[in-house]
Amino acid sequence: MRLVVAECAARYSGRLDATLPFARRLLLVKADGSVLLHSDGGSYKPLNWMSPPCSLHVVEPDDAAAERGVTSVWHVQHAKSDDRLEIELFEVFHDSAHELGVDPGLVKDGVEAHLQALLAEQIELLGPGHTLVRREFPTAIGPVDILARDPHGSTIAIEIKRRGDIDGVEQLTRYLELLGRDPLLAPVRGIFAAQEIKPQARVLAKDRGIECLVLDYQAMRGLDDPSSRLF
Amino acid sequence: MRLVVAECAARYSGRLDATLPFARRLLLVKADGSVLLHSDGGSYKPLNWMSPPCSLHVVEPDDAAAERGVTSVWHVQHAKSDDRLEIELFEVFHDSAHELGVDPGLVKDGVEAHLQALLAEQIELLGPGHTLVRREFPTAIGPVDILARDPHGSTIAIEIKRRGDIDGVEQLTRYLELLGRDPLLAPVRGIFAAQEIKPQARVLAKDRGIECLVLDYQAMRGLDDPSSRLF
DNA sequence: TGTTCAATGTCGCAA
DNA sequence: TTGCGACGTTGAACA
Repeated sequence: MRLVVAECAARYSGRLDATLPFARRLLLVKADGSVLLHSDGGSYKPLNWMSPPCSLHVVEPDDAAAERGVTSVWHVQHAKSDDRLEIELFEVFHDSAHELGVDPGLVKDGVEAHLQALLAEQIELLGPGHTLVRREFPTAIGPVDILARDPHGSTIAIEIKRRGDIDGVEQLTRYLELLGRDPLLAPVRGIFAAQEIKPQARVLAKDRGIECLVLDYQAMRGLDDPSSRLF
Repeated sequence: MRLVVAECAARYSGRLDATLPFARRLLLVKADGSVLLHSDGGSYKPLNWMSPPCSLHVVEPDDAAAERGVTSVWHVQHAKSDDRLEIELFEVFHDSAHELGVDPGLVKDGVEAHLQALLAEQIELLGPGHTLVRREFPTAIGPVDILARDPHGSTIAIEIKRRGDIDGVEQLTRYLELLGRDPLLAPVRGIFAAQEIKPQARVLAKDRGIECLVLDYQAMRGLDDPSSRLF
């Protein structure tokens, strides 16, 4: 990610044509080449932008532009459409680059949170004698949905999804690897719980020794005791 | 505008609940106090954000959080709703502030409206003897861009787009169906006019008996008589 | 100020 | 890939 604060002017041509007059702004270039032009107000929507996939080419200004004080011109071209964004840079006040790596992404709660609350209440769905340790058990790479113990006292980490896909198994695998290093918890078994588990996810889970549990949301809601819940 | 690059985790609570696991991200604080959390990919939409009006309070982490490596906690509270965003900062890699001033804002050119005005003036582009009935001819499902008559007196409905896509053909088709039911207008032919017409749109238009007309914006502007126009 | 409607909408899921 | 619907939609025009 590259951050540039500079005086600039821009022109977008694509689904519509628009111009952005000279002003001081933030130019944000993401790793995928996408560009965002932000002012110091408004909402999260940039004044102007180019979505990926696109390419950024920096060129020297022509004489007329240089005469006007342009120090650099950015051509941002969308890869699939003929959308293009042209940015003229004047004085540059800041320019820095940062390695961020891939982002695990936003986790929306909603039904998933509800499923988590219900399973925490009805932990005996795992089998008789199981006990809840806690929900949202914190780890360095994020909270584990549910931590529990089986009748023998062994630790169980549970990942809950509305739709059980391979991603969820991968996520649980990472948690299990981390938790398994903790001598207070090890050994840790994993349970992948979802309303629906995709065949691929089931195969992967089995391969990693992770148990699958299909949750019946309607039935769990039927058993729900609202008085024991916090929300 | 303040730019912070840091490892962070966040939790949003408001119209929905969502968590953002630990990762390195850009935190952007605008002059109005609004906060944007951006990863190094995706589109212009932040992973998480708080829109103005809102307030940002930076607090020290509690002992448990400090134990996990949290160095600072940001509480971002919306002024009018009970939306809140809580961000835990771990290691900070960059932190800078910049004065940007107010932005003049984006100016949209509105080429489509201009194309419509030009074609209404230069209705003979459809062929000799064509006459304009009116622009923005009202129907129950919205105004038709241009209604005209051919030399034989038959009605023509014209849909104008800058870039002619399937959507535009569909839109014109709906107008044609509606207008065709009006005994004062029927039969109604359709013309799909655009600076550029996508192959798919062209195929669909032909299939529906709709004529395609490619507009040369530069040439039309060259023929433009400003004295006869309303804007 | 509230309400309706378009958007360079974006995003996510199903077919 | 394509189509459809929801969105923490956002943003502007209009009553």
